[in-house]
Amino acid sequence: MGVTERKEREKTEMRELITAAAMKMFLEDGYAKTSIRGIADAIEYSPGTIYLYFKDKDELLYEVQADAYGRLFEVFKKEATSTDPLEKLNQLARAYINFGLNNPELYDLMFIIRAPMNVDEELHKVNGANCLNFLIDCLTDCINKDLLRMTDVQQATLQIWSTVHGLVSLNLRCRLKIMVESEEAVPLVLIKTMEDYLAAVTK
Amino acid sequence: MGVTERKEREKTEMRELITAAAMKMFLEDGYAKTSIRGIADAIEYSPGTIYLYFKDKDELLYEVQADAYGRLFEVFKKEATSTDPLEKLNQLARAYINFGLNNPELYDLMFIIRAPMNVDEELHKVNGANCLNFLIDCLTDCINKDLLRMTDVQQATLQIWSTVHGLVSLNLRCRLKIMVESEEAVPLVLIKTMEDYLAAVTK
DNA sequence: TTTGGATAATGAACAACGTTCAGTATATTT
DNA sequence: AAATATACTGAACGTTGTTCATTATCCAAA
Repeated sequence: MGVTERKEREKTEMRELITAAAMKMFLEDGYAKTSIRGIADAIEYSPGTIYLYFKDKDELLYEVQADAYGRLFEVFKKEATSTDPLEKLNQLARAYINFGLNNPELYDLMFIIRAPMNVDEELHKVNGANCLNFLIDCLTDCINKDLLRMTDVQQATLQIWSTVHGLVSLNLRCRLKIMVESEEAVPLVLIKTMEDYLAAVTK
Repeated sequence: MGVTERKEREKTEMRELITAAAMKMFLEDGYAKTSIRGIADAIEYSPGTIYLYFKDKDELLYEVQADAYGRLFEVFKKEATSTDPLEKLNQLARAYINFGLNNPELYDLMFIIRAPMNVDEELHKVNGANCLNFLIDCLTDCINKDLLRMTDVQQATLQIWSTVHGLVSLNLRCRLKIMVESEEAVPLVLIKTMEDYLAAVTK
């Protein structure tokens, strides 16, 4: 009686089909400009069908968010590999900033877009926490080895996250136009500012 | 022949009537949840009338934004009064954070909401630049007196702005739920983190 | 004071949106 | 083969921002 299992499999396959199409369109046009009707068209189903698999557009956002956190975590693991805690912290911060610059629409729906945060969500919590823990672990290491001017890990985490998120999000909302002369200078300026910050808080 | 002048006055009065109603509703419900029809109802005019004074909803946003920058500037002038540059910087950062916590919807439409930034806009540019220059002047003072671990004013400005904006905006999007235990602890934690940061970059 | 042309305001109409649901088609079980 | 359960549809609802022909109001000239 493998029929119920096949049904189950088809159900998750359909969810993944929808999620994949949504991710593609969110990346290209952003969350707001992507319509349910558009997603339905892309996968050649009726709009109503999507609501058989997702409660509403927000639930679709959460699904894509979880995926996005996974991607960021992969980038972290790939880019921040140094055994030197300070160097690793630098790599981590660079990776974060570059991720934001290279995937603006993705960064948007992960950290900027307005959507009630259901922290209870399993996948979301896990992947989001993975990214955060990567930073926390790195900072714990730095602080234990007395390399930074901070002693509290939570405070240090908040500081560095706020700094890099601030840089990326202000840029994404064009608020740095007044300060940074040319558009193509932005990546370098952001990285430089972050490194200046790290240098300042390094013992 | 004061008729053209009266017409002019009535025109700006109408604009202000609309702007005031928009500001009120943006503050209460946010930009997205405020409809043109709602604003029209509030001032007892037809929806179409609003379009005789504003090109679209975004132009209304710009008007309110300019107003909001003015408010922030007033807060700066009122709160950051110390003659000690470092203390003044601290006051400035506190004022910024508190402004964001006390006026979440306003902060949202000033710095987070998606809207094409027409930096050419007069009022907008002036008020926005006022706020930024307040910070730049303060930091210039600090750096000239060799009180900070940075030498470049632009970098320093970017650093501090990113940090406080990062703190406020991450909190506004509920991203600190994972890190900060209780909701009411947030203001203290944000201020503490900012002060830790300032302490770290102070010589 | 009446008339004619500018100006101001209206509100119905349009297209697009998220979402729902009665109805239809397909698949599974009896 | 019939009855039941499941999957899907697409028209419809209530919003939204925005437009525009129509109507009302005002002001200057006759």
